[in-house]
Amino acid sequence: MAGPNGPGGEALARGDRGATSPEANGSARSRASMREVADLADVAISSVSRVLSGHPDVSAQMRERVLTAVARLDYEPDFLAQSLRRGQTLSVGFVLADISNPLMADIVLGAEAVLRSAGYSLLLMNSENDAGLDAAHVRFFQSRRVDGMILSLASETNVATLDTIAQVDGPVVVIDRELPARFGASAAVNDHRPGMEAAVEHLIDLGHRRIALITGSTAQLPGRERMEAMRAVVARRPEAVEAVYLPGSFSTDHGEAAARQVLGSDPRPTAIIAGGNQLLIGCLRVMRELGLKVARDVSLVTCDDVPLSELYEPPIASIDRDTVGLGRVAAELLIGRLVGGDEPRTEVLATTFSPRPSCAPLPGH
Amino acid sequence: MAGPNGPGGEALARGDRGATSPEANGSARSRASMREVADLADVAISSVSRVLSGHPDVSAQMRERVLTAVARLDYEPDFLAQSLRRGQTLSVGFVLADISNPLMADIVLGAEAVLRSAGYSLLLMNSENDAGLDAAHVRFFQSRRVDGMILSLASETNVATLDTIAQVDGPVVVIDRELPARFGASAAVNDHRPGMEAAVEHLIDLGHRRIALITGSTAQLPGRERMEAMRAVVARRPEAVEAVYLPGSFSTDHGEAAARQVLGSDPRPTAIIAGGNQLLIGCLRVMRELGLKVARDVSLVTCDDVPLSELYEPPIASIDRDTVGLGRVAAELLIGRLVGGDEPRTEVLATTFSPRPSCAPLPGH
DNA sequence: TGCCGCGTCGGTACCGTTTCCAGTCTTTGG
DNA sequence: CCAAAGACTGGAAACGGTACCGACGCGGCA
Repeated sequence: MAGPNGPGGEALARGDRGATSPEANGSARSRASMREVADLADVAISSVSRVLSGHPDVSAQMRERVLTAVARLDYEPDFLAQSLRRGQTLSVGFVLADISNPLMADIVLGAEAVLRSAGYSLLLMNSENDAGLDAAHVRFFQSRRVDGMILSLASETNVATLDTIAQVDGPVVVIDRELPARFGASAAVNDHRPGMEAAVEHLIDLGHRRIALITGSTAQLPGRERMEAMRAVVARRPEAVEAVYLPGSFSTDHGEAAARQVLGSDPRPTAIIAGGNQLLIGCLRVMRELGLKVARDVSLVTCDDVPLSELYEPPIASIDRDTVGLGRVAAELLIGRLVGGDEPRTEVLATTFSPRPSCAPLPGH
Repeated sequence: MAGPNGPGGEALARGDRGATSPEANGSARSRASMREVADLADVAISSVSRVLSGHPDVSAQMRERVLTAVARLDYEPDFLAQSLRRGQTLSVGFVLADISNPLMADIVLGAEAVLRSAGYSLLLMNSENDAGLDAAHVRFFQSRRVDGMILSLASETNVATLDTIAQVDGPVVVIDRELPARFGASAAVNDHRPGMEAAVEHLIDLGHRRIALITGSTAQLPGRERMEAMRAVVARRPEAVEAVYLPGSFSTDHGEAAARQVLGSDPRPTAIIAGGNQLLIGCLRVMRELGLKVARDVSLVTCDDVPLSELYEPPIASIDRDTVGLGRVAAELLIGRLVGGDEPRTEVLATTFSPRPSCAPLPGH
């Protein structure tokens, strides 16, 4: 456990004393404190505070004097001191598994807009899909006294992470994850089933009978739910569909490995569903390497619409959701608990399937 | 000048709670303070502080007592109070123009890794390409007392932003932007010229004589430098090359608009250089809409390698740079000034051109 | 005239740490 | 044996604000 001392703490060289050094020359442009404003305006500190915080008990004359002093000194209140005293920081921490995923970026975008308009600001930490960092970041935010947290965890099952979350004392909102009720967390989740079910139905309708699902970790809701949905469809359809499931992680590496494995098997599946944009990338790399063409050789569906799926030739069918909206909803859930005193609850957003030419009918259909 | 109250200040709805409500129910286990640790261990607060900060003047017995009390109470120091007292927050603010741009995400990734390993953490704010938000975010970080800032500004020329930056008192590092020396900012920039020059030379070598450059705002270094580089090549080559420049913004919208304009002209250019991944997207949309095929109808070069350019059919030539490295260098520059007392300086990273099949030779070459 | 209430303002006790300073208790050197 | 030097420790003053509380002046009312 790294000591609380940061790097190079020795150079403090205070000096202190002197309190009100009367001959403070003008060029010593250290930032002004409320104390200095009060001195300049020749009023009490408390009056300065009252003026600045809009307290009703201030005369017009007092306001005037204080404000001119504030302007003269270019005074800006110290958020740290305010937070310490008020017990709130007006900031929320956002832990996300992978910032370089454009999906995440959209979620952040949506969340930030809502939070900012409520007067809160966002602190972001990236855990690089490392469950250990999840916990560390949560603790960090905790010691930073954020008013609440939004979490997009790398793993829902890591006990260290869960222990840490259990001790958080502000409201917590998880994104596209589910936590046992005892954590008292709100959740903004997608229902991944309808989109996935429609996609699988579509492929079966086109005549596909061997379908592979390359997806992420089952330690995360999306991974689990997508597999379940595909299983459900396969089970209820009368056609004899052979399904291959390749869960792993939401990385291009897993996409490549799984695609290589499944496309090298004999007979190989006639359709692949990639459960995320990173997986799609790995998949396409392998297909190019093997000289396989989307639609002609293998039909393809991906999760989440990104420029690559839209502009690929042929365009790639995708299971879509409103990511910006997901972030927005998460932020609203948090704000509700922060200022409205709402109870924790779960908000579910739909997913839909958009067929595109990457799904081709099989001969005879 | 926005008042000291943050945005949406009216919704404060204090209400207060009964200040120190003594009968806080047992389960409300508010976090422990150093004071409580001291009481439990029956020592002075200052001793607790000494133990926790690794001060040499502590007996083994004292350390023992304090640490067990810390463990029993699950005590964690309050970063706010520490920061207030120490005068440093161990955090740096990062203002970026657009978080949903994967390039930015990589830059953040690189910066965050370096900062974290130096004990600093990253606060991120997104200005959505709005120069007004740039300034607001910088002010926000300033009042949050961050130790330093990394800025990827929406505009280098916005006076309000520049005024604000001039008043920042910690070290500032700008990314891929240039600021007048009087700001005393460090900079991590790319030299966009070599990559762009190679690309233009390559196209000319292939026989192209009408080349369009769709790029972003000239209020940012990359936009400016790319145009200059292309102008330079066109000027020095003996071939009569007709160049069309379409600066605008780094958005898909501008990409579409510019592509539509230039591809609708007669005669249309035989090659297009898109100065960013968002511009590429707009460009490809329009080409598909018009039924034009990359390479066959129009040769294409893009700036910054993304999955789309790699996996597109045909693969799209790109002007590359090390974005993660750019972030890393920026962070190192900042750390150097923070703990090493370095002087502001500018670090330049190269760009290179990677030809790909999207650039086709013209008949007769 | 005396009292009360109201509009204002100053004083001050915090928030949770860090750090300087001044002790106390040993230990050690002369 | 006594003084000085350590080794530890407790007390208290900051850091920059917020908010409660009490004081003050003054007009209105009985």
